[in-house]
Amino acid sequence: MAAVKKSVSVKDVARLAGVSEQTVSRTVHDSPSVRPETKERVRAAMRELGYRPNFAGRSLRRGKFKTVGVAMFNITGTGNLDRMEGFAAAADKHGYAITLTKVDGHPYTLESASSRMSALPVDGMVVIMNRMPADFGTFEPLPGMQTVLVTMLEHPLCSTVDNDQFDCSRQVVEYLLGRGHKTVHFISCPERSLSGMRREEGWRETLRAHGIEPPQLVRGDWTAQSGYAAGQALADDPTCTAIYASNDAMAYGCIRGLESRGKCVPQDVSVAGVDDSLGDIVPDRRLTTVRFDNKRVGMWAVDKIAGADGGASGVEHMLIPGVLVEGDTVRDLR
Amino acid sequence: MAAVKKSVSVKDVARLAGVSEQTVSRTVHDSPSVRPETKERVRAAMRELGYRPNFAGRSLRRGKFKTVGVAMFNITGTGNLDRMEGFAAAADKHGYAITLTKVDGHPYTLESASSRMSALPVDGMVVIMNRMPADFGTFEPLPGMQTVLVTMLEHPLCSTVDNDQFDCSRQVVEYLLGRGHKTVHFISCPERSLSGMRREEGWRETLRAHGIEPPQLVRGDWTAQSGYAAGQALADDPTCTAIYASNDAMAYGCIRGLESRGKCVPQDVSVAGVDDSLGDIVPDRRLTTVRFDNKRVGMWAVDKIAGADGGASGVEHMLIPGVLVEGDTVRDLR
DNA sequence: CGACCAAATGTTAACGTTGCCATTGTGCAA
DNA sequence: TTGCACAATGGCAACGTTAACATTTGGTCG
Repeated sequence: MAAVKKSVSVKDVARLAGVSEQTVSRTVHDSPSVRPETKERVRAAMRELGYRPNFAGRSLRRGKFKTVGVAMFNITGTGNLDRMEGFAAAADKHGYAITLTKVDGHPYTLESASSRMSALPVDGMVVIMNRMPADFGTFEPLPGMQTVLVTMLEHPLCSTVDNDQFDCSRQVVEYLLGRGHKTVHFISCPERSLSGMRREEGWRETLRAHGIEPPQLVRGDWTAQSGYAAGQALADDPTCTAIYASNDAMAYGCIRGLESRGKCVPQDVSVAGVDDSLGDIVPDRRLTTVRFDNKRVGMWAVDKIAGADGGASGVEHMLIPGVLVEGDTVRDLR
Repeated sequence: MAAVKKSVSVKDVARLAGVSEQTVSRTVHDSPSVRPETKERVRAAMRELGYRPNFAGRSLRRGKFKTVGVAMFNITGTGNLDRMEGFAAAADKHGYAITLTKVDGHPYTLESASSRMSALPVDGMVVIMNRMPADFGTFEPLPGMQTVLVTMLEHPLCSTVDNDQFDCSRQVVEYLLGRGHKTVHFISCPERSLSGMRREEGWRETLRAHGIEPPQLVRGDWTAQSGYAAGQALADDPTCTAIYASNDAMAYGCIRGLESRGKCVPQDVSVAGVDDSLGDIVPDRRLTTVRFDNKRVGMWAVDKIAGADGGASGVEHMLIPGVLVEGDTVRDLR
């Protein structure tokens, strides 16, 4: 056995099988215009030589990579794993692959994500935005590179997709009002969070739409500790029968804070969260919360790019609603 | 302004700048043998035309993709996000990109991951194993495709890397014994989990190494509920002063179970977990646990491939130790 | 029996980049 | 002035694949 050749090409297979390179190519693509016995001979040669099609040659010829790039400023972040599941699932469906890139967030601009991607073998790109990039208003996607942003903000030149943060608050508030509560108190989050602010708007506007003036909110910082403090603070307020916390950690913290002041959940006070991030971690509660469909968000983004497949497709904006999950932390007062 | 050309190549830039294609290429790579003013002229032409180097042409010429493929049977899974952070960080360091692929787990074989990758533009691949593939013993990596498995099992032909599950149990048990506890009770996990079984071995063997016969273990199922039940069961055992749970959800459940039987943690019973997965979710406890360095696991895997960079590198096996994080759930009896 | 058609296969060229070698220009020592 | 070294640039070919067109073969029909 001679030394292993660097790489096996169609030429080698063609020679061994005694056919032309074109016939090998046709066999690879299972073209109907190759006789079955010829195909078999070619396949045998491919097996013997260990032939694998070369991606670079193929892409060069086709001018397509069948790959979607994903640019992230932070890999770690709630929901990113589910989003990736969505990316991968949609890519799979279209025969695409996903190329993942971490973008340095200094400066935090769409331009830096875009230029990072420009030299990679991708047909389109998805950018996961965690906060407001400095050039959001002025950014122009690379020509020929379909760009989808994962954000709730609408962009004039790029399609966008994200969870519907406003609607999730609407669902929670209406659910609580529907259970007979006269108002809904709110534990919010730091003001720099885009999605958190949107949740706050949803809470406020839904209450107003029902003719209720929103009570004073309690500002938290996403942690259970801040929820704990908020729960203690709200425990003595007789008008407070229902609390909506801007994430599950604060909601759970709030429950424990209420309990530390002798209040029972849900007998005395009802509590709901957003996130569905508690999972199996808490043994004694099934929190009423909103489950976001991050997988669908990811799928939508990749579908938009891989589905268009060359044919230009217009700019679209999509908000994916979450689903309210009933637990045992809300009391029905009716 | 004429219609946009499909794609701008060195040829177009060369024509506009009035130089040869080769000089354009040299400018792209910032070769010292091009006069500064020529470079500037070429760069101006590139800017004007919006030139971006074509990845396919480049890879075809070079025979390298500068990309590492990551094959996952399940995208969702504890620690995967941190691992990806590690993949991306190491890839970045070497100027590589990451291509992510979800592999259908039917059948659950390394072969299916390998063949999925074979047509993608990657120089090497990482497979994240969640359980035992059917062909683990017989699998041979593709020739020329360096393959790294993320698993605690050692493979004769592929390098492997994972968290050191045995060592984490050793750390916890010795920490508890060092605090004066006479023995350590254990809440285990379903028997099909490789890593869980290894944790169990670590617990058992470390106790024996200290001349202690391991007490009867309580089998859990990873959920806080099972930990809760285990806590209640162990509450009446007077010999039980320290409990080690195979993950944090069960540890927290166990604490709540003990409390439901009137036991206080850590005054009456000490509890430790593994995972560091509780994070900010629980307001009233800082659990003593082991934090795994999944980012380092990911970095090691990609370093192994991107670092070798063509030069063949031998098969290596790496276990990355976790770090014990002291919380407030363990009492010092000394 | 020749014309014609379809099926099966072959030939050529091009995708964009860059390594290798050739060529031209420039300054300096002999 | 000639010869020579070196800097700067150009020409050519090849990487592996496949679209488009060309050719061959075998068979059918008038």
